[in-house]
Amino acid sequence: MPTMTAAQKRAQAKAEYDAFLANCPSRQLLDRISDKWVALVLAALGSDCPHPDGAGEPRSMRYSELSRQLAGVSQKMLTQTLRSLERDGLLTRTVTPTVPVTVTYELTNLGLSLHGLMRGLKVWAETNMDDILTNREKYDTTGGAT
Amino acid sequence: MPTMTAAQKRAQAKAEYDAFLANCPSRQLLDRISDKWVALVLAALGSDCPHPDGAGEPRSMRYSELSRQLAGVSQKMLTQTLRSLERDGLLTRTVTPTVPVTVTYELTNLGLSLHGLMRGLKVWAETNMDDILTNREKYDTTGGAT
DNA sequence: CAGGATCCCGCTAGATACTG
DNA sequence: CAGTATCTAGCGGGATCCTG
Repeated sequence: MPTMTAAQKRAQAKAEYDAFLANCPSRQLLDRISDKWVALVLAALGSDCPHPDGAGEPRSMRYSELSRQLAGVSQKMLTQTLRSLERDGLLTRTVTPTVPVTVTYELTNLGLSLHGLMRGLKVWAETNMDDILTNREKYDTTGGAT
Repeated sequence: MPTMTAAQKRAQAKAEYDAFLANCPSRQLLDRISDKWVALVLAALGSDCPHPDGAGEPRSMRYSELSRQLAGVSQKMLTQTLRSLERDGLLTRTVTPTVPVTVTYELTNLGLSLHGLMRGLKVWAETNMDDILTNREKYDTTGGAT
């Protein structure tokens, strides 16, 4: 049926392009860090002083600590995020079989380096984001009417 | 009714946290660049040699050129992406009233600097992404079964 | 050629309830 | 305490049709 050949061609071209995108390392990285909670978990585990009592190893946090610090997160998303990060070797999950089971999370070197990268993003953002917001306002004011 | 006070408290806490997130510049930046097509438009406009014939100013591209180079994009998403980038002052939109109207897009300095940042991401990704993929496979193999 | 308007679908985040 | 399982609503995104 030559009727839909054109559509098929386009579908294939798109599929190939998608495959290209899927193979692009920067896209994979973006897909990873762009996740709302990934960024926050990284920040929580990589940042200093999540809790005031532990001065020695503050970057090791328990599940409930994380869920408290990240406030609005559902335990579904938190678990999901932690699992994917563990899967990628960005953090380690340690289960201690105490009476109520204890689970702690900690960044690996890879995770730490990613956290470092995120801070680079933060620097750029803090430097240029106000320019962007200004541009945005200007754009809305100028061309927004009617 | 004190019955739902707890729920209200949590809702408010979440709202505050969301507000905090919305104000965080790095989150805004992430929300911006994490967009699939934003990254690609930036790459297309910032990269060299999108088309082989124009050696002089390759970073100025027409709508149809972009839509061709980005393959799988729908014109809705392309337009939407371009508009938002223009709004943020990351690129300029130039309309030339020829017989069939001609529109060209070009990165601003801000857009170029963002593109530079993206290349930094790319470097990290290319350096570490294979480690991540290896970890991922290992994880799936080890803990995936039963 | 460049883009606006519209319909529609899939995915995913979130809430809820249950378990070891 | 630290999850898992299920259901649902919301919305991002694609396909299609139409205009200047």
